[in-house]
Amino acid sequence: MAKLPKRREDYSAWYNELVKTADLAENSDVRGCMVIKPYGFSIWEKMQQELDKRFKETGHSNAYFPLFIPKSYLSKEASHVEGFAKECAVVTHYRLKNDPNGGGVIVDPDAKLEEELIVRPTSETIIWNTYKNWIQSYRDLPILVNQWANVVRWEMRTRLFLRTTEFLWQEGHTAHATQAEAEIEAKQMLEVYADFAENILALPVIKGVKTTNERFAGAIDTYCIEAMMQDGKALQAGTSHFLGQNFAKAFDCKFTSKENKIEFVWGTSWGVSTRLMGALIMAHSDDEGLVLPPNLAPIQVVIVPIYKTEEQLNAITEKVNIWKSELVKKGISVKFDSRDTQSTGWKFAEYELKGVPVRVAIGPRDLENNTCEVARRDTKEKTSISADNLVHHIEVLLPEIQKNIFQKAFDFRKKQTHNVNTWDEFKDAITNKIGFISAHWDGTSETEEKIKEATKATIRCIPIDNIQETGKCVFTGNPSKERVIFALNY
RNA sequence: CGGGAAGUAGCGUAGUCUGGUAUCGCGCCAGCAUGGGGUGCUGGAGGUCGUGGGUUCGAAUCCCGCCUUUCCGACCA
Repeated sequence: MAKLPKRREDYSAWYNELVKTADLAENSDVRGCMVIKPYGFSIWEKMQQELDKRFKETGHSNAYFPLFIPKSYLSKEASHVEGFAKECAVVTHYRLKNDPNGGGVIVDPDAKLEEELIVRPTSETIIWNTYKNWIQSYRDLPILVNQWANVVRWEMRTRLFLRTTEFLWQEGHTAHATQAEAEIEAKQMLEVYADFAENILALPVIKGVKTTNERFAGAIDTYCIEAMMQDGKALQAGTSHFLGQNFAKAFDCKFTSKENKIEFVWGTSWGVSTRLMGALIMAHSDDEGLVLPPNLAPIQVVIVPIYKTEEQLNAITEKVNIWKSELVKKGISVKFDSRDTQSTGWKFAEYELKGVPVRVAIGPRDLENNTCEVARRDTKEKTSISADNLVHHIEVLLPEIQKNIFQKAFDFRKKQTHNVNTWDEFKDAITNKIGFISAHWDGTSETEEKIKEATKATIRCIPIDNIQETGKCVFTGNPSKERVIFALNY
């Protein structure tokens, strides 16, 4: 198997190769679309499970809305259409026929759709058009719905997981009777995402609000969680939007309040996508391959036997079976890889590449001494422990690995977050350092644009729990009351 | 969508300038040895040279179109 490129030498190539060699995904024959392979998908499924559990706990139900959206719906909300029109796939016909000239199948010109359909880039429009029919009274509210779906955004430049033409995600869409309730919902889901990111993905995130420039097309406020990758670039890992009454107005979605007044419904939407796979990879993995946090690893522990004879394997298997059943009882996923088609060293390298958090090796010498060798993926430490103690050891070790992976990412982010106060310092940081820049900003889109033009850095977010401190905008010198996070981003 | 680079066996590549159907490594298959970090030796299988046209007696090689990947821009979760 080919060695991975080194992160330091070519971060981009390292990422691309890792995604493929670790069996996560590959390019398909359709431009910009990927095949998510079984191992990659099993990680995505773990993400889904954890998120879905949290959505249910916060009162949401899953539903499903169509893939196709009538073209006219998109244009009902002005800024929404502006944001998405340029990247929509459009269905114009519903039938093929044999080419009379013998060139295979062609689009049947007689099967033109009266109204063209777009493939959803997101579902606000069709959902609000549906909600309109569901809501008459304040008694019908709130509606708390989520859907797991695929969406299509016709991107010019794609990368596996980070930006693909078709991607998988969840989109929550809620409807509320009051502004306050909708705002609380949007913030609540941001908290859910942050909790998931930090505790499951082991990914430290900054919770923040987007500037006007970066806001979702159609939202009043866009909240986000931003994470730092190992190359110092920012990656938006999740967003939650307070939509105000924008979509309700666009789709005439009204209700009668307790006070017998007719009012527009307040809305939110929130989503995370398969992009999280990219975040996971780029935040933790190393030159040997994937590093998966235990809470997300499809296989948490792999046991590799070392043996020559059948008797040895039998003796090992007997021991391993006891371990396995005890570990499974504790909810730990274990794989015993006793294949004799691959060598021991090959297996070691393979499970490192795939990011399995803990590897246990047991051979004849261990059988004699009643020991086994435990290796952790995050630190590559190997220790020999008593075989009787293995189950307990792993039980303690997994959370420790989880914590360590988070801490490592946290320390890195801290080290690579630079407080700057002058434009010279800003330019120096953006060219000579990597990471986040925390700086004062005068609050105008104009300044943000100019900084972007000069440095390519954009405001990733205004942190929610920001310390209020007076200062001067790093670009214009105008007064500012808090620092914002600038960075290059994915 | 604009500019650069690339596409040869499952993967990575040589050959392209100077036209004569293809090199090497990994992987795959068989056998023997090996087995506590990608094991060694021997033998073997596997190729519409991305694709469609053109030039030529003859094209991986020269010319044109298209597709895909990649990097840089514009756009974006």
